[in-house]
Amino acid sequence: MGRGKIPIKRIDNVTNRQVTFSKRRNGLMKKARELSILCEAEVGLVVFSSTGRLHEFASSSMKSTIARYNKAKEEAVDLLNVASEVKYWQKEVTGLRQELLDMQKNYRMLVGEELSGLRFGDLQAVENQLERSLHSIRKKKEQIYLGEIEELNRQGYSVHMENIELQKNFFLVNRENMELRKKVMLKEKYDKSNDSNKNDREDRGYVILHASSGSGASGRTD
Amino acid sequence: MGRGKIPIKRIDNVTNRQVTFSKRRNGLMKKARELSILCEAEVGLVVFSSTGRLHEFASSSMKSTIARYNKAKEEAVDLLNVASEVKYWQKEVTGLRQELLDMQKNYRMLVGEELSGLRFGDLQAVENQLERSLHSIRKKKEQIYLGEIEELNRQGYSVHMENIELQKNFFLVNRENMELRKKVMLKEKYDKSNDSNKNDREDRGYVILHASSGSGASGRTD
DNA sequence: AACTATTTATAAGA
DNA sequence: TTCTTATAAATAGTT
Repeated sequence: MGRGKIPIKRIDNVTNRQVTFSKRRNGLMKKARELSILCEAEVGLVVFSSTGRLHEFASSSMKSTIARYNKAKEEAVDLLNVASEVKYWQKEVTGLRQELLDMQKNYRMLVGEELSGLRFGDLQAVENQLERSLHSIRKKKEQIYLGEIEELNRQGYSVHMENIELQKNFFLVNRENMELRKKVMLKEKYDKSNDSNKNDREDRGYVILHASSGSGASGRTD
Repeated sequence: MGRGKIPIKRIDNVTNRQVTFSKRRNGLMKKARELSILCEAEVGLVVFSSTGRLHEFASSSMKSTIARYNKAKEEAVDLLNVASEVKYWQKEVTGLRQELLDMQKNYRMLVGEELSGLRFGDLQAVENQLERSLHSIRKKKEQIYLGEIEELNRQGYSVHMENIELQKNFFLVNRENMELRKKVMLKEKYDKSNDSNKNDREDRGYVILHASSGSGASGRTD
């Protein structure tokens, strides 16, 4: 189509070739666009000149056209899939990192390194875990500890009971004391009225009770 | 270029459109090929018909042409780079999985679940580790226990002191009681000798002391 | 880059 | 579909 027919083979003359490239490239682009419009086709055209310059036409977008092409070709290497593959692995890494951190935390707790922020309840949980592994040792020690506390409680209670008993006895004796004193006083009075010169006066120094005192052992914490 | 000129817009007639698509598609391919040959260009052409059928032309290979296109576009998502990125994340995942497995193994060993494959030396190491763990955990528990014990001791001591005070008072009152009784007896004896028909005998029921009793809280462990 | 003679592509009809 | 063909469009060679 021109002044003369040319064979379809490489054009040797450089200038000629470049001019022809420019003309035909434009024609190709135009026809590609016309095809896409006339026939509702999705067209993607990529042309690299011999000098390496890129020219392209895409009826929609080159990216999606290439994606569609790859999908059609069932080549699993399409960019979107690859991107999602990367995302998949990244998610996997994130999950594993978290899992590892949790594990390390548990481990450190179990190894007794990270106990600072723990309350008694947390300690109990860790201890339970350890209990399962180191049954015998801890159980024995625990028994000793608990036994000691129990013993103390028991002792405290018995002393408390003893206190109460003592107070009761004290009260009884004291009351008897009072009665005796009264009796003595009456006798002395009688003696004085009967025989007023004979009188033995002794200082007694008996103790005054602080009656409601012994309650120290009642307010237990357990 | 034909019997008549047609406007560049969608061809409504379906048959007409399909025929035109076929003709123009061939023409486009032919021209694409001619361009690539005549001008030594790298050409890639992708066409999807409105029915979804794929047609393509590539002067070399579509894959390499797309790769060159992506590289030229400086989209860092070129296949090789993406592939290496995927490889990177996969390596990361593998490493983390291994780390996690090791951790879990250690953990299970520590928790006493996976002791089957261990030799005596390994068991010894685990045992030592557990002992160290237990030590730090128990230390903390011990502090709590000791606090409790101390508190109990404090309370027990105060009750004990009170007990001693009560015993002292009891002793004093009791002594006074004895003296008073003695005095009463003397008086009664005197009265009896002086006036033998008048005699009041009363049963007193006073308490006999168990003198060295209240020592329960003295045998402390601290 | 414009021109134009000629080739090529293709729209419409069969 | 394919062939035909009149005609539009593309373009090789020239200016």
